[in-house]
Amino acid sequence: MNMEKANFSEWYNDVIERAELSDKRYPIKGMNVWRPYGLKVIQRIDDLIREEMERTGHDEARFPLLIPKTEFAKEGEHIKGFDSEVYWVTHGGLNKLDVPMLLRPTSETAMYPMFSLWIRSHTDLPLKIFQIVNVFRYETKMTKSFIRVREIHFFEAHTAHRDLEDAEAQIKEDLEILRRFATKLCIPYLVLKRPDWDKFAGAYYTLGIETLMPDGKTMQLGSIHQYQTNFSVPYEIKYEDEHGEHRYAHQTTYGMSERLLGAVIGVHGDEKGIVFPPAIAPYQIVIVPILVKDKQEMVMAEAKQLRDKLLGRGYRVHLDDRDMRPGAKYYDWELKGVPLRIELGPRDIADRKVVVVRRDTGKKAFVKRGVLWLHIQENLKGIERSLLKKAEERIFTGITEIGTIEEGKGKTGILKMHWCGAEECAREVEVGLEFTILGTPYAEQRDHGRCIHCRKKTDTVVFAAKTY
RNA sequence: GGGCCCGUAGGGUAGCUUGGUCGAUCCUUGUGGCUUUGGGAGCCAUAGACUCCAGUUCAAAUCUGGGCGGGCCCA
Repeated sequence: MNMEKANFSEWYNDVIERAELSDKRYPIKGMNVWRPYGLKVIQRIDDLIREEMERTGHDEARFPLLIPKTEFAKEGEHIKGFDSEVYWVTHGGLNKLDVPMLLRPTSETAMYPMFSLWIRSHTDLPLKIFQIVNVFRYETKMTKSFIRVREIHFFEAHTAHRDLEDAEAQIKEDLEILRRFATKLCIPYLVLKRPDWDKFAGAYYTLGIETLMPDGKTMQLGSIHQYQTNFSVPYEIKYEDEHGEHRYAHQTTYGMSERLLGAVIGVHGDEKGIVFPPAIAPYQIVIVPILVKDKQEMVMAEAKQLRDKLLGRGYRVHLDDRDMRPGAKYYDWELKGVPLRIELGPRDIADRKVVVVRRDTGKKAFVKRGVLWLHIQENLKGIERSLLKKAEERIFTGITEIGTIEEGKGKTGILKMHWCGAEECAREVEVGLEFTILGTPYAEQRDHGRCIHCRKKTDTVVFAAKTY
């Protein structure tokens, strides 16, 4: 397989199909079938999100798929941002519905009428709810597995707070969740505050979470929004404070999707296929028995014993007992990204050892059974560390600082530049370089310079890239 | 949303220009069997396709139009 930048797209489509993650032959565009192996991975990712939500006091809920048009229409900016990409349900059986319903493109308008009923007192706040469901967006025709789909596997956390300060603290917590979570996925990222013209429909401000794909384009992995009272006013989410005053809640949201999986595949993959970080690999270890004539039963019995011991230690293990040559199995599991492979044959059994092979480096180790547990533990950790380190190096070397638009011409990856904050100057950059302005770093930083276009003095830097 | 390209077994393809030679090529895959297993084994037998609809024509995989699906570029 070819991992060259020019062929990344081909490699990506090919690897997803061959590793049996997803099948895009379902006859509706942008709605792909999750095959069992792919579903295992996304469920692992969901589990990691649930762990983080649990840790930070969010409760899981589930809201209906259908939203009445009347609720959807309450917030003006929101509906403007989405109405060109919603699927409508207009009939119930043969009867035309008086109030059409839509398939949720995101769940603000499903949740907030209920929030309005649930929140009455300041003691009901903060309210921290999340759900992991499918949402539907009639996206641009250029769909791509996990990256641009019309049925989206979506995580969305929605919070309500007594004031802006508490809502801002929530966003800090979201960033901490992101840091822990991305470390397990071994995905480096940038958090950028979107320019005003590019924020989420209805948001006060939007933070985009960006990573860099091997073809030099950035991909948005998720977003965090500060709504202030933009939704609580139309949806009447009010509470009574300690003094008997009625106040509107301040709200935030945090959303991510199966793009996380797309990023893992793209960022870590190599010419052999996928490389899964141990935290999300459906199987962390695969055992390939070497079945030589006359010793098959003995080897299988040993292999099963080893599998059970590993399962007992909490690893996700698969014993590959298919009737194939070992070499064919090696290729298959390398394609599917299993972090560690254990080979077990008659010679190993005689020597009380096994062969352990790392997916990321391909390095083979002959490991005595006595130290096997330690070896596995250390190597799974080692894979996680080295995947993250390699990916970080690539994203940082992918950032180029430029002083003039001219300087950016022909560059790939992420461009960093000073910017005065005027939309006009940003547009000049977008048109001149055919890049998209991603936004300014969320973390405050003072960095004196001059605007790339109008040359005005400024402390603000902005990032731009070609995007997914 | 605008533009360009594409659609032949599960996957990849030949054939399409110039309609008839197609009862459709090759590789891979599936199934049954024999044999083998420390990096994609081999042999025998067998299965499987012209995206859909309409049109042109004596005749359509091949030409025309549309639908559906796919890929890429631009917004």
